[in-house]
Amino acid sequence: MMIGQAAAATGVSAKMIRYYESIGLLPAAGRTEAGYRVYTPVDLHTLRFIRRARDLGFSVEAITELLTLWRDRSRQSADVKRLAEEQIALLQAKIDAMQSMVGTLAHLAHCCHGDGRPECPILDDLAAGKL
Amino acid sequence: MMIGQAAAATGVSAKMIRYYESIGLLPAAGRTEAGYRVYTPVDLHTLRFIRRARDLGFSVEAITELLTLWRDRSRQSADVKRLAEEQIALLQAKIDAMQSMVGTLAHLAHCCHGDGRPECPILDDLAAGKL
DNA sequence: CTGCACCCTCCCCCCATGGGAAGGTCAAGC
DNA sequence: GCTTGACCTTCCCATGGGGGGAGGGTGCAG
Repeated sequence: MMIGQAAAATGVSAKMIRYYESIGLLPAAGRTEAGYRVYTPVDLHTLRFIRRARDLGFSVEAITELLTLWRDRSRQSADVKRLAEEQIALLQAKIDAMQSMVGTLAHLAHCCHGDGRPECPILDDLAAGKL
Repeated sequence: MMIGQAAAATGVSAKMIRYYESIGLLPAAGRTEAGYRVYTPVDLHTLRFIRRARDLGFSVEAITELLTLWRDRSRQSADVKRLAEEQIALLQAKIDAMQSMVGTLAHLAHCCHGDGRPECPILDDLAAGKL
């Protein structure tokens, strides 16, 4: 299976497949005599694993650890759970920060008439230079 | 006022002040004979405006528009409000996506024993290759 | 044998930011 | 007057997780 089919079958673009290989996330794929990358069903399984982990927001670094654990039959599920909980904490921190921005913006937008006049509490807030 | 004092006074790093100038977000600062950038109180006010807008997650592109409106005394507050609401929508979309990830991860982590055994529903889910 | 679809590598772009090298400038202290 | 150290300058490189495209090779169908 060539890289194009592998990409279509896993939802990971050919560009990203090559990138993941270049950074060592994926083992180097086999090659035809002409130098084309060839993918086995095992490779596709790994790609789908990566794709799913990316969809859950895991960084490439975290996925490296997840893959290692996945391949390690004597792994401890506590290690996997720890990674998942770290990821939850990471996401939650970003969510909280953004939620706080949304709260401020919603308040300011609520206070703004939003008509043809130039007076605008949103700009007033930005110009207030709060730190 | 030199760039270092301007940075300390506004919370925008000297690096970023130069960057904002290079991309046209800030008008080019005055220079001493030796080529050092010099900042006026008006420049500091603009920098604090940018800083506050960045803290609310606005992109540099959006800040360019906000600055233009700020300087335009005949602006319509509706334009500012629209920018704020677009920013809210942008943030909310990201929050929703991450909240969905957190939900999935929390469920998986809840199902995982997190002990010394290798069985792990988190890895099982990742390996399932759902699209 | 020609055309087309695919593959290869290599380089540049995004965004907003930090790090650091190599060199110029200025004021204080001796 | 000379050194020291803190500042400033420009320039290049790195991040993460990709996308776009150039220039060239490969393989198959008509």
